[in-house]
Amino acid sequence: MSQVAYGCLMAVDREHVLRSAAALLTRKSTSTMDEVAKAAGISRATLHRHFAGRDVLVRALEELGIEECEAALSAARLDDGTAQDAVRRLVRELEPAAGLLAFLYTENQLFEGEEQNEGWARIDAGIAALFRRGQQDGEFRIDLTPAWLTEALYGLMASGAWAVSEGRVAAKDFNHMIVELLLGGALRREES
Amino acid sequence: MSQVAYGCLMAVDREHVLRSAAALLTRKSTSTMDEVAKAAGISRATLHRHFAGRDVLVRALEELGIEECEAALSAARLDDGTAQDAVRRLVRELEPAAGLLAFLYTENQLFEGEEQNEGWARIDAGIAALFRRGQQDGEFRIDLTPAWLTEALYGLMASGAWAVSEGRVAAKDFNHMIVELLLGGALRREES
DNA sequence: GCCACTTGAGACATTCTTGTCTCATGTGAA
DNA sequence: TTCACATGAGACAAGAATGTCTCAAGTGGC
Repeated sequence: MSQVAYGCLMAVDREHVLRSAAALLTRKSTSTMDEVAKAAGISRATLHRHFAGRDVLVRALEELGIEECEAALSAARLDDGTAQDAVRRLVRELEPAAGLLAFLYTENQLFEGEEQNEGWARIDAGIAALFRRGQQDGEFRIDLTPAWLTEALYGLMASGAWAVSEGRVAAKDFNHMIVELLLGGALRREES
Repeated sequence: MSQVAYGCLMAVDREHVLRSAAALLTRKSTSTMDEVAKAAGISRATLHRHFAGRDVLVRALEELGIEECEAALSAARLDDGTAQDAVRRLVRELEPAAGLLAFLYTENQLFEGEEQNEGWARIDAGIAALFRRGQQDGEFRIDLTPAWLTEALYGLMASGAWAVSEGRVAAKDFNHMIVELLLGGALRREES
């Protein structure tokens, strides 16, 4: 019908399916496999052939999120220049993955019993290390712990993604809103 | 068995049930009615007698959240003193409801099709008005929109609630972490 | 003690989602 | 053309959660 030719044999584009799933689940985290399939433009049977079950799909999304985060961390070169500039680069690199991150951030609550993917631990550590470096260099205040700043970064990215998807914030302001709030806060800099 | 006498006829304490449900659903938003009932120490049948269905329960939690938010807004006297101090009072008053807010904040994604409760619109407007006042008084920077600051406040409260519940942040630091990040950001004030 | 009322426990049908399967269709390569 | 392969559509059973019901038990007011 409205199929698009991908490669040979018209094989399903795994990347495309994951993107669609991420976009849908970000909006409605309880979407069924059928809804996910429709969103990707494939049948439920085919979706099942590529992702044996809902948990497999979510795990795949988690892997994708981890990959994108690690790629963003690398691209942002967190060890270079001032910590402030590194944070700005990090948010910019992380923006394309914001929707996926928002989904995974809340979904992680469900993995309570099980051990969480070690990838997150590495990413958390990398970001926290950046904030710690900023504190040691005297750039960042020391009364906000690196762990909290890391958590806040996730939370603000999720809030930003939702706010954009619901039209409360313009997509082009995403970066500025998050970075400026995270770094500078709401108060005017000129204040004593 | 381990029942506690409340009023006459040992009627179920609606408030207690809602509190338990909020606490459980904050941790695991997909908990079943059976789990909610067990968490409240009552049977599924009794839970059903008081809340006809899962949606009714969620709506009741939403009402509770709205009530607590409106009470917090009143208690914080958002029109008094500096906007900065008002924000501090607001977060302090909002803290007890943080867990419930975190749950509703993500759950609201599910109400996509339906119209959202007008209570939230009033609360959003009240908080946004506070940020707007702060901007007009020259306290707050004007490049961060009131709508975004409101959204960020919700997001940080949710992140804070989760971080505390998972032990990444000490409960006693909840207020400080949120208020200081929201108002002052991560950068040291002494920066140019 | 008696009665009205509420609860807990369990049975039950219903609905929704999932996971599996089969079969017809259509594509691209040989 | 012919073959191998992937897809779409649909049927099907299994499981989970829900909503409803009945019945026995316990409490408090009378």
